[in-house]
Amino acid sequence: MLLTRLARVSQEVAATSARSRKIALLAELFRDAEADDVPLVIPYLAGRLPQGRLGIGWKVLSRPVTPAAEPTLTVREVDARLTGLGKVSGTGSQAERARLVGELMGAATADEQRFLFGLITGEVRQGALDAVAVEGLAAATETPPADVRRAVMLAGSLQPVARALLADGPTALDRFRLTVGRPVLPMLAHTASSVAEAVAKLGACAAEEKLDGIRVQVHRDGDTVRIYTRTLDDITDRLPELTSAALELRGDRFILDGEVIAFDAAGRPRSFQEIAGRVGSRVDVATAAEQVPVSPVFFDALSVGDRDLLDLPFTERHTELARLVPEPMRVRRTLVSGPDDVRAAEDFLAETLKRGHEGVVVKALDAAYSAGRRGASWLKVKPVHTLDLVVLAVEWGHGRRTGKLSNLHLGARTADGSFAMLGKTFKGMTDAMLGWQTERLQRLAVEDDGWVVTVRPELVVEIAYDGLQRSTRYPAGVTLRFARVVRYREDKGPEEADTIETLLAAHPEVRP
DNA sequence: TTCCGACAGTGGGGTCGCAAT
DNA sequence: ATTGCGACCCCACTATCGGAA
Repeated sequence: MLLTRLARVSQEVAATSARSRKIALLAELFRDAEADDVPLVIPYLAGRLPQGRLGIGWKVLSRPVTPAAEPTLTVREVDARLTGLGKVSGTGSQAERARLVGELMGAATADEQRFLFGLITGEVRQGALDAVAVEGLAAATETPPADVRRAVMLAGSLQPVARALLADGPTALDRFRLTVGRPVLPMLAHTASSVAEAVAKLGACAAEEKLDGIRVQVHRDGDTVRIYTRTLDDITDRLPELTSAALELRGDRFILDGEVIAFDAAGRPRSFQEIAGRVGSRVDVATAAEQVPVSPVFFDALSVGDRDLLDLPFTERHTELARLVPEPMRVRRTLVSGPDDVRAAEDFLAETLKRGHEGVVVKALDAAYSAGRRGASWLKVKPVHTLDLVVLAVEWGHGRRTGKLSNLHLGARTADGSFAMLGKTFKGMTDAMLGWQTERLQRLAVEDDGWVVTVRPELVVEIAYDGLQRSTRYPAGVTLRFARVVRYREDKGPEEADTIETLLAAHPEVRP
C-alpha cells in the first residue's frame, strides 16, 4: 500500500468530528490492506510507530526538505527506512540520522511529509488514536469491540492483537491470556474533588493511601522477577531491592500492582523528584540504590499461582494480596461501608496527609481490574492549593489553539515589588476564556516575537496547583506542580498578588 | 430529552543519558 | 565540562461524541 493513501485517510479522519465516521474510515482502510501491510497500517493510523522510539524529534524533523512531486513511497519502504534509522547509534550518529531523515522526507510529497512528521513526533492530530483504531479494527474484522479492547489490555499494545486478528480471525483473541512475565496495561484512577463525592459515586469502598512515587507491575515466576512501569517498560535492572522483596514473598508465582517510594532517615516519604531520579538512574545503579533505597508498596494482585484474578471483585483480589504480602509492603487502607460512613474516609485522608503522602485513592469493592472503559471505579482525592499570580507573558497556541494566546507565564511578587516567574500553564481554560485572554493580553503586549508575547504585569489570575517543587530553571528556585487556571481576578491589582515569601511559608518542607 | 463515560488534545516540570560542542 | 535533545516519569483539564438513563 502506498503511504499517500494513509496520509489521505488520516486527513479525512481529521476533517470529520464524528467518531462513528472516523471508525468507518479506518475500518475501510484496514479491510483493504494486504496481509503484509496490516501490521504497519494499523499502528500508523493509530498514531504509533511499531519501532517505538527512534531518537528523532521535533528539532531534526523541522529542517525543511524539498518534497517529492509524485507519491512513490510504500508503507513497507517507510517501515524499512525507519527501522534502519533506529539502528544507527554511536559517534557521528546524529548527523547520520539527520541525513537518513532528510532522505526519507525528500522521497515524500508535502502531504506525506506532514503525515510522517506527526507520526514520528507522536502528534498526528487526527482525533483518533489507539481507542478509535481498536473500534476500527473490531469493525473491519467483525469482532466485538470489548473483546478486542480486552486483548489489547492483556497484550499491552495494539499491534500483536491486530496481527493475530487479521491472520486468524476472532478466535485468535483466545491466545491473549494473562501470563506471568508478560505485562498488562495498568488500571488508572480518575479524579474526585472530595472524599464525600468519591464515596457517593462508589458506595461500599476502600480508601487507600496515594503514594507519590513510580507505578510498578511486579511479575515473579519461580526465581525470575521482572518489573515494569506504567508504560510497560522493563526496569528490573534498576531496582534490585524490588527483586529481593519479590523473592521474599511466600508465593513463587504472581503478578502484583504497586508503587515504588522511598523514605528519609526520619521515616517520612521522600519527594517525587528524588524517587524519579533514583528510578531513572541506569548507569551506576549500585550507588543510586545506596543513596536512595526504595521500597515497594503493593495494592493489588492480578494473578496468584495459576489463577487469573482480573475479573474478580476487588475485595477478593485484596484477600489474595493480603495472603501473599505482609503488612509493611501492603498499602495502608480503611474500609468504608457507604455514604453514611464518609467520616471514616475523611479521617483516613487527614491521617495520610499528616504522614506526608499525596492523598487517597477510593476504590469500589465490587469492581474488576480493568484498563478498559469499565467506568471509573478508582477515584483519587488530593488537596488543592490556590494562589493569585500575575501574567508576565503568554505563548501562541498550537493545533486547535492556533491563533489563540494559550500558555501563560506566571509570576509571584518579590520583596522589591518586581515579579519572579514560577512556571507556566495552559490548563483549565475554557474556549471562552481562551478567546477573552487572547484579546485582553494583546492589549497589554509590549513585545511579540511570534512565539512569546511579553505583557505589562497587570493581569491577576487565580491558579490551582498540587504542590511546590525545587527548580533550577526559575529564579526563586521553586516551581508549581500541575498549575492550572481557576479564573481571572480582574477585581485585584498586581500589587495584591501573592508573594514568593508567603508561597515558601506555605510549603516549609520545600527549600529552594 | 438529558446526562455522563470515554477520548483526544494541549501542553506543564524534572531527571537521566547520550552526542555534540 | 557544558549544552541541547529525546525519552519517560509524574500529571489536569476541557470539548466533543454517542450511548445510557
